Amino acid sequence: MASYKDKKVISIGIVSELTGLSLRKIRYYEERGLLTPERTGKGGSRRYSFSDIEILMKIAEKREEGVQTAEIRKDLNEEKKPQLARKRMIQGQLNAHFKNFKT
Amino acid sequence: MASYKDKKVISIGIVSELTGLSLRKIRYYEERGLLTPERTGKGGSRRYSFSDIEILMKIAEKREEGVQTAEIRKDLNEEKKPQLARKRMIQGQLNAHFKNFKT
DNA sequence: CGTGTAAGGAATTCTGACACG
DNA sequence: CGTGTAAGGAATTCTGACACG
Repeated sequence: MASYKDKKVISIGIVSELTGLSLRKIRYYEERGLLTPERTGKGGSRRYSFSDIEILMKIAEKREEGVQTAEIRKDLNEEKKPQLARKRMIQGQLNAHFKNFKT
Repeated sequence: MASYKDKKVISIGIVSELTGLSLRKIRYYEERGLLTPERTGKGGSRRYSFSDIEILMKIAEKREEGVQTAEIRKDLNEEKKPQLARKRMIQGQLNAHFKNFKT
């Protein structure tokens, strides 16, 4: 787990391009606790993962519907649990089927 | 195909941290045609993918063995064909097993 | 509450070149 | 051939604040 999708390596400018959100919005959603990018050593600039980008796109949808950030934060947290359970199940099936399968 | 692994979104500074290679080396290997990052609109700064990072790590190994860049370029090209064939095979098997499997 | 913007500073990246070898 | 470095400039990102609402 924690493969490319979760590596924090993307700068805020690229995230803005990919999501269509302004820098201001992206930083604000972080301030409200909806996502947690990492920071680089020197300049302390933010680094995001592809997962963060997916989260931002969900946030954008919700915001368009008028949902407030506090509400969105709750939704986001509730999504985590079932997702984890499902992932474990799928991984189990894959392991069973491909026990000796090397790439 | 062309998922997160191949998206060109990582700046050269991060690539340097991840691979341990100097900026100079990373740019030089590009100049020699070993990899092809994309460029951003305004500043024209380089953007790399995780695949590019893997390529750079292979290059680093080869260079330590004293292999020249021209030689490495050839090796890299020969790797592409069998890789593609193998990927298609694996994908075929997965499709057969998980035909109706939705996540 | 959510978002825009101007402000000043710091860190990043770019290119072409000179150096050594 | 492969890599380091100093040089000057351009683009990026950061924070705190004021604005509107």
